[in-house]
Formats: sequence, structure tokens, C-alpha cells
Amino acid sequence: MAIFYNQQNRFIVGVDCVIFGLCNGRLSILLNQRKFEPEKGRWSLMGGFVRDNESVDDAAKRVLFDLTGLENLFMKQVHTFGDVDRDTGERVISVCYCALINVDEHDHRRVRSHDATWIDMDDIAELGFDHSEMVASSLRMIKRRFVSEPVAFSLLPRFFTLTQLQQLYEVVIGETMDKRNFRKRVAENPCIQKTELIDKTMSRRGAALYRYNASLFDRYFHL
Amino acid sequence: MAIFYNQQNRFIVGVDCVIFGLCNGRLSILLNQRKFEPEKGRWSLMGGFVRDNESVDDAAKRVLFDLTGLENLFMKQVHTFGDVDRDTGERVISVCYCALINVDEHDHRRVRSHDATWIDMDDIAELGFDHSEMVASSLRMIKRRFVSEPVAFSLLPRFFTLTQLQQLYEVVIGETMDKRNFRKRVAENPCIQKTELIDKTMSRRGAALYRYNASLFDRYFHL
DNA sequence: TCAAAAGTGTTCAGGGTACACCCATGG
DNA sequence: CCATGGGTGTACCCTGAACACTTTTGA
Repeated sequence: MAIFYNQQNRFIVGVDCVIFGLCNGRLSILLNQRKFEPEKGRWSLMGGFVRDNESVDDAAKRVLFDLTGLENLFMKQVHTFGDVDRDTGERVISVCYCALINVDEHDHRRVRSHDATWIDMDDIAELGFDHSEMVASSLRMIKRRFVSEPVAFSLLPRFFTLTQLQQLYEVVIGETMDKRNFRKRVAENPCIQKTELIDKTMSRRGAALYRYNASLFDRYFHL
Repeated sequence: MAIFYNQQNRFIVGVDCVIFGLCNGRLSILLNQRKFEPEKGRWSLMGGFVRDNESVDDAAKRVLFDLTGLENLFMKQVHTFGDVDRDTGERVISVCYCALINVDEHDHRRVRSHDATWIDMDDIAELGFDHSEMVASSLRMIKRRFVSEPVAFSLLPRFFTLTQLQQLYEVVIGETMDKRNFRKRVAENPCIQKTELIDKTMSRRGAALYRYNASLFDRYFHL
């Protein structure tokens, strides 16, 4: 590739991933304790550096895959953090991504081998660098999208009960909802399909299992 | 500053600004024709490169100031574009910002000296690089914020008529509105204050001029 | 038989939308 | 006196919120 912008400054560019999952009914994110300086030992987001011949998006996907073994997930760019002194080591411009994963499906061995842990959103202490701000931005983005896009299903198993779905909404939006109103809205959404399956783990009576049919989404909501 | 991440790849990081303004009632953006390779002569967004000892946000502000002479504007980060081949010259990771300015207040001499021109949104041909995508993302962001945040006033002069305000909404949202309903909503917003001033340029009768009092915003809408 | 979760309709209020006419003034 | 843009109120509908009881079944 020809050199056009030779005289320009160059920067290390990183990606940091806010990985949301549902751990026994609580919204949680994957954190690890840094294994090297700067800020060694501090809780921080899962991150990495962008490489040559790799787009920034691909770098984020790589970090996520290395950690969870998952691909093709809900993953969105949140914001780029570019303050001069944001990294206490050396200057790094970091692009923050957020991902939603189904905790049951990821590769626990990989996560453990990275010393990563699921931490309940409500128990997150101060993080290193500007990672607390990244978490806050990501959470705002999720909340905003949750009401208008079919985001919830990325966090749930393939088959789920309406109680699970409602609890997830309550946890993310941060307020309780009326069961009947919630189910009424679900019933109006043709993408959420009732199956013949029954889940008996949560109640004696058993609850119908539903699944989300994404292929109907365009048909019904984008005309 | 110590070197911690020595072995990492480094990248040129740019900023590109989608600068919106209202040109005789039409939503427009500032474009210029590139004066150097690559893509010399092609219409493109106003951009620049991030420098050492300058945050990414500051780089965007600098580009905007150089071009318009304006500071402290409505300016938001939109998205970071990081594909390997997005710049046909050399690899550049670019952070896109959008800004809203009041066309009457900016420094026309500066704009002309940069060979920049206001182009009606509806007349924008294909732009160089991924700039068309940047414009599209910025427009989506503006539309989304327009309904929930007091964004419109950044595009208007200090004193404006309700007809001007309504036309702006119609142009941005892309659909016409009922005059009475619109004015009803305005009347409910205590930040939009009627003044004693009358604008007689648009009608024989004259229209009341209003102004936006941002200092009341927190008081009424964030409690 | 009882505890624990699943499932099910109706009512009401407030917000948003549709709609048409008079006013003031300069030329 | 008339053309042009400025300004004003009401009726209706529909969406969103509140609300309580019955069903099922394993232990």
C-alpha cells in the first residue's frame, strides 16, 4: 500500500468489550484481573489491541471469541475513548464494544483460563482506567435498544419461559412490570412463538417454553 | 510516559466531521473537494488527523474550529470506522463526529478558504471513502435525538419564530406536522420562551420571536 | 391439601392525532 | 381590499397502566 500520510502521528488502538450475560437471573458482566502492568491486579474489561490487516470490528470479535468461544453474537460498537491520559501506561485509543451472550452456551474452560469472572452489575466496584464509564455507556445502550429491538433473546437460551423473559426485562430496564400487560405485549409479537415444550424445573405446574424466530422480524416490523 | 505496549501496531487515527446546518430552510452539510491524493477532487467530509497530546474529541473540535471559527457547539461522536481498506490511501482508523451549527453565526471566510460548500442533504452525491455511511449514521443519530433532546436550537438563530422551528422539525424528521399540535407541544415546554420581539421579514402581520432558555432544561426535565 | 409458580380480561385515563377558521398588515 | 403567513380549541381514539383471581401439580 502506498504511503500518503507519512508525517502523521500513529497510535496504539485497543478494543474493550463489555460482555453482558445473565447469571442466575442477575445481569452480569465478564471481568478479569489484569495480569500485567499498568494497573496489574485491578478489575478490568476484556480487551486487546487492533492488529494490522484486521478491522477494528474484527479485533473485538477476536477478543470475544478467544474468551468465550462464541461467534456471530449480538455485538455493537458503543463509543471510542480517546483522552490522552486515559491509559495509565502509554497512550491507547480504545474502542468500546458491548456484547450479549447466553451464559449457558459459552465455553467455561476458556473463560477460566483467562481468569475471567462473571460479576453482578450491582457488585461492580470501581474499575481501572475509564472502564467504569465504558460499562455505563454500554448499559445505557442496552437499555435503549432493549425496548425497540429484539435484543433480549441474545441473553436467553434457545427455549425460554415468559417468566424468564419478563425477569430479564425487569433486570435490564430496572423496574418491575405487570405480568398480564407484559404477556399481552408478547402475544402481539409474532416472532415470539410458543412451543409444545414444557419447562418443569421452576414450578410443579410447568411453564410453556417459547422461542424467538428472528426470520419473521423483517417481515413484521420493517414491512 | 513509560513504554508498556511496545510491541503493538500503531495506526493513523483521523476524525471526520458531519457538519449540519440550515441553509435557506434546507438541511445541509459542509463538504469540500479533496485537494490532495488519494481521491483528489472527490467530495468529502471535513476531516483531520489526531495529534499527540490531543484527545480524539479535541481533534474533532479543532477541525470544526479551523473551518467555522465556532467553539462549544453541539458535537457528538457518532461511530468509529475501522475497516482495513476504508481509506484508499493508507490505513486510517477514523472517528466520525457530527456537529450542528447555526449557519448565520459561522465565519464564512474560513469556510471559503477551505473550499468548503454547503450542500443540501438531498443533493449529496456519492462521497469518497465510507463518508456516505458516516453521513447516514449521523443523520440517524440526529433524528433520534431530535425528538428527545433540545437539539433543534443549535441549528437556529438565537431568536426564531415557531414557523421556523416547525419547518426545521419537518425537514429533519422528514414529515409534515400539524401546526396546532406542534404549537401546543411548544407551549408545554417552559424552556421555549416567547419574547416581545416581532419578526416582520416573513409576513406582513409579523411573527413572535422565541428563544430557547437552556438553563431551565435541567430544572424541568431532569428533576 | 397446600405451597408455589403459571396463566388469564377488563376498565380507565391521558396523550396524541385529526381537523378549519379568524387575525393582522403592507402593498 | 386582498393576499399572505400568523395564530387559536375541540372531539375522538387508541395505547399504556392498573388491578385479582383461578389453575396445575409434586411433595
